[in-house]
Amino acid sequence: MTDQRFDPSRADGHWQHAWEDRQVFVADDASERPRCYVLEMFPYPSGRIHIGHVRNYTMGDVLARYKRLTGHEVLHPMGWDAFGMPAENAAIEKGVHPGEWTRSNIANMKAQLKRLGMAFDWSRELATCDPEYYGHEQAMFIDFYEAGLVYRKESAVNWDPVDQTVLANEQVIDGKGWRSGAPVEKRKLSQWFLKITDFAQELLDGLGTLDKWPEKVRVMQENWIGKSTGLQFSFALSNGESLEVYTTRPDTIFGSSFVAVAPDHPVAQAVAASNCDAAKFIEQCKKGGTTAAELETAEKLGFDTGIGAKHPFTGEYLPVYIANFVLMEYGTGAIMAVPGHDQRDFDFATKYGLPIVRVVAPDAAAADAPLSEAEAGDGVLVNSGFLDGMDVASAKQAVIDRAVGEGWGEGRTVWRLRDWGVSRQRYWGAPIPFIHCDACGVVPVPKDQLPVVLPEDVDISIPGNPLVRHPTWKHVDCPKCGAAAVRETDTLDTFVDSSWYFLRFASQPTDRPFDPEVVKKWMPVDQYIGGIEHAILHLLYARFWTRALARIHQLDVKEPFASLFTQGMVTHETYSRREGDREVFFSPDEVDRSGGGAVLVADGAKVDIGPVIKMSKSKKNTVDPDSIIERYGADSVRWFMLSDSPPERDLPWSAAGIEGCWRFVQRLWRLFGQYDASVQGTDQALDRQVHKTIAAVGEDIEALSFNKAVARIYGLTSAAEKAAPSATRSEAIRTILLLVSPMMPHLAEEAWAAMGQDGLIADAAWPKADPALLVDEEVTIAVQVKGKLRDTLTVAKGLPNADLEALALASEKVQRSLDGAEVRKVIVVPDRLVNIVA
RNA sequence: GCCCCUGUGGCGGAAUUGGUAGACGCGCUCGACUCAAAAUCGAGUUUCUUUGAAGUGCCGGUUCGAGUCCGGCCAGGGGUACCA
Repeated sequence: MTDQRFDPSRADGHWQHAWEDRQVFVADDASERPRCYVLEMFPYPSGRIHIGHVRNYTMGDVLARYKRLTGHEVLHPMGWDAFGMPAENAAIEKGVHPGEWTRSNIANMKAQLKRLGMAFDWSRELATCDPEYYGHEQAMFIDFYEAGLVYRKESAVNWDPVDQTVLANEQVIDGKGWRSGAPVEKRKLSQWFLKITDFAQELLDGLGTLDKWPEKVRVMQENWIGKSTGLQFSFALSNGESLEVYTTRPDTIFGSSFVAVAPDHPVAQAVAASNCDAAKFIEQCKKGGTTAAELETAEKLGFDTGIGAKHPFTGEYLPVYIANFVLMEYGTGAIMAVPGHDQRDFDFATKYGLPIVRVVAPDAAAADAPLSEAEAGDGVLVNSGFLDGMDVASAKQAVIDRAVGEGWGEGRTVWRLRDWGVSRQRYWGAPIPFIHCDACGVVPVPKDQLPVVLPEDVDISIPGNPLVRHPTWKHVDCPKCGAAAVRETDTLDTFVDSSWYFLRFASQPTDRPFDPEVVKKWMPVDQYIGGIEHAILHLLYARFWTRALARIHQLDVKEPFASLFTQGMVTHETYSRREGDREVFFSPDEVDRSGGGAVLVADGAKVDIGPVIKMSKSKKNTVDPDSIIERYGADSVRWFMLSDSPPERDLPWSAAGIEGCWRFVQRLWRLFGQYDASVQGTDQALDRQVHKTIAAVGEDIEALSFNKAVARIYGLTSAAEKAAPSATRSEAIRTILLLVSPMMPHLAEEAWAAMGQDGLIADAAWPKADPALLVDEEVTIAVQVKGKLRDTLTVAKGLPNADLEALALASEKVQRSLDGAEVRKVIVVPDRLVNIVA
């Protein structure tokens, strides 16, 4: 075998072609081997893959290759989440058609992924912008409509009054439109919704079955679904009407000092009809965007309607306000406000001089302790009539019981989860397959006319949805009555596209979205890997879509992802500066960071260094891996992605370190060159380490703890390098090759061939650890005095406690440290430590 | 604002899940080889007032023993329903 350097520029391409020619990674639906579906979240084709993608796909690739070696039939597909806003932005900025831009990005990124040696089954590649794909999606949407899971209602959007267009939340910066700079307003539009709330209980219960999901993701989803039980009751109003409110804290009812309704609540609307000031106030509430963060942090504003609401216990009349912080979408759109025990109510009461009453206190003696902020914690009820002395839970129940008994209210379950609004007033998405007819109303497009194809001849340069102003596309005849009608011009949220792609990967018939029989063979996904930023929305929507299909009997799977791994994000500093009203971002390769500060290479002017945050296209803080692959080869890059950082943790990008990986690749190459199957002799210590490493690396890969596997491989490599030639050493070298093969597949194939082994290493078998060699005969015992380490002892494994104690007390260092003090207690942990308490 | 997470040497991190803190790697320093460089190999590398002591963001608690458990803070990040 050669002792020259490993040359990735030659080897990488050679083996990539070998895998492709032999169709090594094409999954066989009919295979009898145990199946394994490994899936990484498919990328948005932004143009170039970035380091975050490389990290994500390397992890999945190592697992997929490992599973093949352990005898599984592996499905490891890749495709493109190809609809979305950046394509429209590129069209505006560069004058390229979104479709053209997207398709050329896909071609680039596919080539980049191939250069990394990813073991994808490219025969199943799909792009969500293909009419073939979104046509099936439109069919499912119509099925959901017919099953009563789709409806239309009014809902608020961010409206840019200058550009006369709907803005995404990301396009609203400091309350202003990103292009026009005009203050954004809320505007109501009639939009399409999916009834995800029908599945709230199911989605919540399902979390209990997902024991291979990270706890934190389940907690986040549980909080997002937000099941609460409380009291819904009605206030009698001074104008003779009544007002339904919902509260999760009925126990604090005696602390209620005002009532508040949402600006779009019927009571508010009624007041505004006869009161200009109220109408003006409601108008004012329309200022600003629609995000929860914006609504929650906005200054609390209210308008006193002059109406009174009669307190059900005290009979007192509480003032009814219209308040900007009350949401029409949650509960009844009206609240009983308790300033003492809800911070929002506290802020509001402080501003408008309303009473702040304590009704929960740490103990009865603190009943009149002043409140400097709302106290939401547990305690005992005070200043609350018949509730005094009760704890919070009993008081809640007592109030609900009274309300039910007296007939003015009842216990109710309320969910924070809202129905999924899927309408987007945008071009680059799947058209919603419906037709508006004056006579027949909303009519689904007949299935034999699907897909409703997006027209290519559109003008993107003007703000707004080009489908609306397209001269011909939207004009059709009503499928029901034949009269002139118009197509729906809203397109589907791109989260719809990503809610079922994993089913299409498993099965791709032409006449329907998937074949449920084939899907059943592969699903659920055995290991799903993606960014933690998708913990709630994407994962919840995909769970919903799967369950919705199951409910209409099109699928026999409820939870799509059996095991989830959320990798940390690859992060990087941002570079920006203000140009006029706008903040302009620059990419790391446009910036010179060498002088301590940051300077733009193009004009030598300073730019601001922003926080270290997730890499994103909009902040331009991405790093292109291509130059690194070119210089060091795919294996060094892959190894680097797996080393050091635990995969669930964020990885702050730095270029330092890749050199070390390159050196290790060469070090392995030299070691593999020393393989000699003819040498005789055994090396017991090395044999033990070989088998321990086999066991540990297998466990580490299964747990996706690649950084630990890497550290163990370093350890075995060092040991093998130092060992004298023996049959054991040759076996160790061959084992190391197999262990690194999922991580460095090109080097592995090259060395495998050079060693004269049969076939591809991609088709080889993972080594088996001998359990007898995994246990040590000697252990090192820590000897502590009063919890401080004083000595260590090397003893036979399994030595009785009394012997350990005697040995520890005999230690000279222990005696010196005890200094004649009386031994009061000795704690012995077998095979681990002795702690002497004096 | 709210929900979730993270915090350990110069850097990425490890720590058998309550039992020897700093494995392994990067970087750096010194040495070997070389006319020289690259590559490679060897040694060292938490801090300090170094026979010892301190030390895992900060303050406190539980324990024979805390990076790990509990309470309270601080800082950074993710999500917050139209970025994907």
